[in-house]
Amino acid sequence: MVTKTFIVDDHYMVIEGIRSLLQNEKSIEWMGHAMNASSCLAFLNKQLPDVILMDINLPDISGIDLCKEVKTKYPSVFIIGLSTFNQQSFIQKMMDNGASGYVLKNATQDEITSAIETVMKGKTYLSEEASNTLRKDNGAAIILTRREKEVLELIADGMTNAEIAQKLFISVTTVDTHRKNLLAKFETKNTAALIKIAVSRGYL
Amino acid sequence: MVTKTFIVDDHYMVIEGIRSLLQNEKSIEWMGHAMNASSCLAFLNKQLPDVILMDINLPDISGIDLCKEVKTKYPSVFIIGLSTFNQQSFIQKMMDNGASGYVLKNATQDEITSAIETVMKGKTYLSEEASNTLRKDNGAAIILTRREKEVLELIADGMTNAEIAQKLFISVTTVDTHRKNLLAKFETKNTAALIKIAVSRGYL
DNA sequence: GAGAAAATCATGGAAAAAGGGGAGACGCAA
DNA sequence: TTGCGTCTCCCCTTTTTCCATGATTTTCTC
Repeated sequence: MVTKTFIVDDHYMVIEGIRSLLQNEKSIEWMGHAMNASSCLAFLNKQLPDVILMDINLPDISGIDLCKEVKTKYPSVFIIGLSTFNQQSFIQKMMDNGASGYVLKNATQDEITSAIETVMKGKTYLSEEASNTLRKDNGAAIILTRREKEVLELIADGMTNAEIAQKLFISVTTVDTHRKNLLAKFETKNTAALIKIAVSRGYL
Repeated sequence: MVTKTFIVDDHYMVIEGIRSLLQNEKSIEWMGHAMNASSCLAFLNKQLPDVILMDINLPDISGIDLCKEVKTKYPSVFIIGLSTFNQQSFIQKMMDNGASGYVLKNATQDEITSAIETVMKGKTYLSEEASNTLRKDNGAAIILTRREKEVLELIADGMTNAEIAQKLFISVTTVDTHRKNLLAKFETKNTAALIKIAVSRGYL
């Protein structure tokens, strides 16, 4: 059986690289590529692949959102996330949105073909590095409240508690409380570390 | 005349993509690839290409540093920077360290071949997007000293001035001075904004 | 409608960072 | 040799953050 494969990535070289890698695989049929989310959706309107390799960083919508949309419209398609970044929050989000696998862009030919084979069986494929990352902070996903997110963003913009209080029409002490909760949730002991971790995990 | 070309990139797909793209070019001879800086240097010990396509993000040393090293040891080699990120600071540093060109990873086949041809003539090639970024004077390249980089990283790790001073065997007031200079260079007024901008521009 | 979670506000004190100065020592390059 | 940049150090003041502790109201959820 032949697996029809499609790729969405805004990097020409990556597309070409994968095409070249999969060229010799008789079990894989190359359906083509899209370089952004909208042309991907346009393509899916006409033809339906079995597997989509999907980059996380796209010019129009993020791959994470695209993944959700595609999975909603075409639940039968298997999606494999594709990214340079081995970051817990991205992988997690991608999987939450219905992806069946996650492969890094430094993957070998074997990794890609086995990823495609695995997800075609309905199983989940995570590249070793990706699953290590997921294991590391095993599900310790930090959940922020609406207010905490707002405050976090304003902190990152360089505003002081007093300025944030004014902006949100709340007391300075309240902002201080939110700030303390943020430090506690991220298990950091000061603003510098808080912002760094928040950025690296995709909260900013 | 045939241009001997070598590539350093830790992403297998990118290597494969470029190899595939350049395969049909008769004027270009593919010498091979390295996936990190040290094996690149090991290769150069034995053979010398005309052009090296060099990724900025490498596992061991940054491409920026590798560029400097290669150019010092082998001034005759032309180096073309290669990156996903269209970020002014990176491009600037790469060019400062002796690169002859800069191409983004979403480049087309034509772009790559013409980049190689251009630098072989001793000229500079910047992909359109890259040169646009350079033209924009809004992101005046922030150049950090060795010490400032160290201090910045330790700040981002959540250390206080006192802790940093102890770690670097310098006075707290000195750390404070570096910190003030960092705030001034990044034009930020507190740690939060400093870290956010530093991360987003790739200094962390 | 009860209970949980979130958002709000407060006091008071310790620690750290920010802002403003000034200044000497060193190396490197024009 | 004379700058220039870097690294080093110090003073003082104000601002801001961090920490501990406690409490009330609003909002969501079962």
